[in-house]
Amino acid sequence: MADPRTDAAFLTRNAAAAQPAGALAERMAVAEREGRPLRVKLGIDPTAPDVHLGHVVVLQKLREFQDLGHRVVLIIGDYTARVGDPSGRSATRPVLTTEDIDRNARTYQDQALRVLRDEPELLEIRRNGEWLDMGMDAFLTLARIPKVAQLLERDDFAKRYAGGVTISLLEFVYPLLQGYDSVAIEADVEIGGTDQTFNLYFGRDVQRAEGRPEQSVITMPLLVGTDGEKKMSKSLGNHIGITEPAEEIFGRTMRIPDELIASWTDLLGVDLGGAAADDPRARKRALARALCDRFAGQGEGDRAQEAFDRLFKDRAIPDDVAEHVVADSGEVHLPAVIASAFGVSRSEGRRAITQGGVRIDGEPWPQDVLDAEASELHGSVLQLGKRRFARLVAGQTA
RNA sequence: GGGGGGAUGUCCGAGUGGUUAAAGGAGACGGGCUGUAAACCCGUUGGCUCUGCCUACACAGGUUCGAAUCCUGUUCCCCCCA
Repeated sequence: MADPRTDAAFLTRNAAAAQPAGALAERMAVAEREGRPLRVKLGIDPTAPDVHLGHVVVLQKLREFQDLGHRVVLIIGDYTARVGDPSGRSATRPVLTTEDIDRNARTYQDQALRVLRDEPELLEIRRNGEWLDMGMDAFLTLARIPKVAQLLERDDFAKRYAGGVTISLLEFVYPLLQGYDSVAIEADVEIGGTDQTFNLYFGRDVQRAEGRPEQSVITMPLLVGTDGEKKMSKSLGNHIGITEPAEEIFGRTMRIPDELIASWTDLLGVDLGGAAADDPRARKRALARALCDRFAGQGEGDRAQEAFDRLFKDRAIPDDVAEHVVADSGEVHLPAVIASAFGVSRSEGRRAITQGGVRIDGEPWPQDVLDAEASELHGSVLQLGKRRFARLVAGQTA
């Protein structure tokens, strides 16, 4: 094994923070002395099963640890999910059933394994219900550890408290439970996004209180989403899922602001080298190709790029358009067709027509015509805006 | 336990009896320009069988010719005191 300091420097090169200073190299040295790999922890929430590029940042970091022979311990927060997190103003999150959790956990594992290596000595998957399903005595002992003042200093709590936004006691308990996970699995290192900073450090407090060695904490910058502003998250709709089709990954990547290219390549572990350093468009295309190859399959990048160019350079209609059934005869109401084909309201469809945003076979549809003869539409491609297409076929509509 | 304040469209946020589907902003969407980038310009943004109709300002009921606006009850949230 290489010099711990060299490895540590490599692993923390693109991290937001790796603290305390020298802790990672120290944990590595200890592990090596004990003749074992590092135990690198990542806790995941089994509420949102689909993995997107934002998750990949952290998974990629774990993968780098695996590549150096270390062991990743993935903790599925089945217990905490069952409790139900009431954070935020919206109604209490529905409590997940065991079946939901199992299904989500399985989906997550399947997807995470597109980044992680699935080898028994490099990957261990645990559920925190194994140890969190404890007695009241044990819990109360744990509950001595966090101090209210300390919790309130935490940035998001402080802001919410000052802003008059509810904080439930359960949210205060969360860091404690997460910290106890570190004790239970004997974590040497814990990885998370910068939004997890407090919880990760708090894990050290719990470990110390339990008389265990304290973990090294590595926080990764949050990947900015396709909107170019906020962190990537499914609820903000600015995410790219790693199971999406290549066309989608390519297209959505092309929509990111140029300023994001550097951080995306850095955090997602995409090596573009110095190619076209001064041509943002070419670099973005290279990034998009790389992401397609990686998540949709080797060769998908080139294929998606060709499809993309046909669509936007040549303004051609894509060749793999989904079919949509319309009545086989009589008059059809176009807004209704648009609504059912693209999942928008009829009013939206009507507005799109009025504004000249609807095309049939590439030809603009007249803005003042709302109905059409069904037979004239059969076999045609209906287009809404620039990038939504449906091939209309005759058939029985429900 | 007591007192006070609040709940408006996707979000923020005006509006305290009548031209209010509800100002303004953000976001989103459509069009133009373009590199499905940025910037900029124009338009739209509850639903529908659309010169009109229906549903909407936490929930339920009431007052009134007429309510998001007034009254009563309920739920949830915030603040202060204990």
